Amino acid sequence: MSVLVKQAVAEIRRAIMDAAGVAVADGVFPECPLSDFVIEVPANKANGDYSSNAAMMWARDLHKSPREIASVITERLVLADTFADRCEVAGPGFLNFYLGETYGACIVEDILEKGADYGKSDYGKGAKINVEFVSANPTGPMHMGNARGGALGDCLAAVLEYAGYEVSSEFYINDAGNQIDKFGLSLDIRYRQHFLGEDAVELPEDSYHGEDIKMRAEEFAAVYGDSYLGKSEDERRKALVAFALPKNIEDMKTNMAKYRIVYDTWFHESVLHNDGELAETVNILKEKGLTYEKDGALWYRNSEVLGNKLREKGKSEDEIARLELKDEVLIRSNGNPTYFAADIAYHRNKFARGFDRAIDIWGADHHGHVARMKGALDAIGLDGDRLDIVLMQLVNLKKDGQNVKMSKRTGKAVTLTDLLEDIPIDAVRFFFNTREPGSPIDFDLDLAISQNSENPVYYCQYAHARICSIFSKLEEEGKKYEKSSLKDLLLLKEEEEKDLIALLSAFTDRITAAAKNYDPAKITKYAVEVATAFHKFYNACRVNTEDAALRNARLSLCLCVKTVLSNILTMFRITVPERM
RNA sequence: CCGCCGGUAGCAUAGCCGGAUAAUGCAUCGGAUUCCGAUUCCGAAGAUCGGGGGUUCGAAUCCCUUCCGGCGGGCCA
Repeated sequence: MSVLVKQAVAEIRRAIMDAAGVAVADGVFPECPLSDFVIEVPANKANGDYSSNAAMMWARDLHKSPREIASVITERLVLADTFADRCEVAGPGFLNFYLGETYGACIVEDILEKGADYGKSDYGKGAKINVEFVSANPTGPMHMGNARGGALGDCLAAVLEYAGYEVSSEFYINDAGNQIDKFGLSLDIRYRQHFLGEDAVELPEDSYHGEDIKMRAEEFAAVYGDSYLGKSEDERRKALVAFALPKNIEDMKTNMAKYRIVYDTWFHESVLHNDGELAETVNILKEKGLTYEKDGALWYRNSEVLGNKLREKGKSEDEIARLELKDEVLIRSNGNPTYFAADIAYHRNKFARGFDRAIDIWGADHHGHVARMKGALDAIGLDGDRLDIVLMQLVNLKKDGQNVKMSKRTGKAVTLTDLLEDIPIDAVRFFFNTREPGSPIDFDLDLAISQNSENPVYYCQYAHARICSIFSKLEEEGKKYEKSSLKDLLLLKEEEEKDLIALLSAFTDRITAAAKNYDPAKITKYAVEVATAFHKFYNACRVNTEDAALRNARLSLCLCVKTVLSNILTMFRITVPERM
């Protein structure tokens, strides 16, 4: 909360508690512990600026009806020296507080004073938090799901930073393991097909079929010719991977940069394999007796770990049995570690780097991996609850109102590269953050490409541009803006002005709510609300008046709106236009 | 079969750690605008919150049950 809002709420809370104390002293209330209550902005502004459910929460504690408690409180309420003017009992027993006129003026002053810092808070207390997102396989092009993950992850990181966390963003590059072998195999087949003809070498079902693989193989052929045809399969595949993988990774970095995502860390999975961390991690599990060998593979006792965890939570044996928990392979019988083993080592590495928390953004299709990942962290002696997984629903691509099916096998998909070329990045970044992560998104290509768009990002940008024009127009007329005194700001008392100020005062709160829920969509919604409230205000209240005091007061309010919109757009790395 | 996520107006969504008249955008219909820039604003209509039970002073929200949709249950990632 902004300092002022925090103060206003704290004052009200103290006044309520003091009144309850007096009631006890008067012998009206019995002496007993009282339940916690909330003070919040009511949905309907007719119910005051702030509302408390204290009387209802206390009904059971005091064995009295909520309305009776509420009236006892209001009779003893002392509101002098608070921002609140009066308090009314309403409905089933709400205590509704109405703030005095100076409050709004103070908010405006506060916003103008904080400027680009308005909205920031120390909610996160500087805790170090790692946000990992996209982490696409470097074996092929990125797709729409990665686009959503990118917009979500980058904006979530920004929100957390605004809320006072020390944030580090990260991309995990799966440049080792099974899929790299498959990558080498696929490249190899395309390479040989290039010289021997498509019919000469069969492309297995279980390989990457995409055009991108063909393209890389041909690039390789252009450089090395057929010189690798005679070499061993192993040597040829290694050379192909060594050639193609860095190019793919470079492409991902280019695309992310184009998408305005700049990672703090690009973490290579291969590091874990090469420096022994993976083996170390597996050894920890071994030493704890949580592994066994079967069929030549090394298994992790996942069912035991998760089963025990559930028992602690009081689940019955029946319930646990029904889950059919399974153990997991760490080291395959061919000696290669699984993705899961690498992932445990990776998260161990993250926490060893000093992060208090780690957030992973995963596609919802990975949800089955969540419990065992957290359990494994517990098992190696870290607290799995320090890892939060944000599951993101996938993107349904639409064209002409029809679903466009994406297939990894045939390699036919709309890639992130296509998307970034066709659609304004402002729109994409905003759009993918208009729904909460758990809600699926239909992405209509035609609509998005047609740019005239109903995309609300334009609505917010327009409001900002409009404010800029107001200032320049008035300046042309010789009515240059001058900072208002607190007294002049009291002139802002129209309904639309008060609504707008109240909304602007909620900014910091909205940021912390978005941070708490890991949901940047709360902020895009808020931005639209602010733009709407501004347009209403501008429609109802004339800014260009001859009354300089009123004019400057209204311009001050415009400046506040501009500040908030600009802060949001900047935070989300969306263009902040002065004209459109 | 088991599990995870979702089901709210014609469409798309918010509200979900219990609270006041269920909110917003699009679409539909009607209206407004002597300040910047009509990419604006106002109003109307539109919802048995998937169905059924339960807990409670109070349920879209919590519990149980059931139906529908998406996803997962690999020595894939």
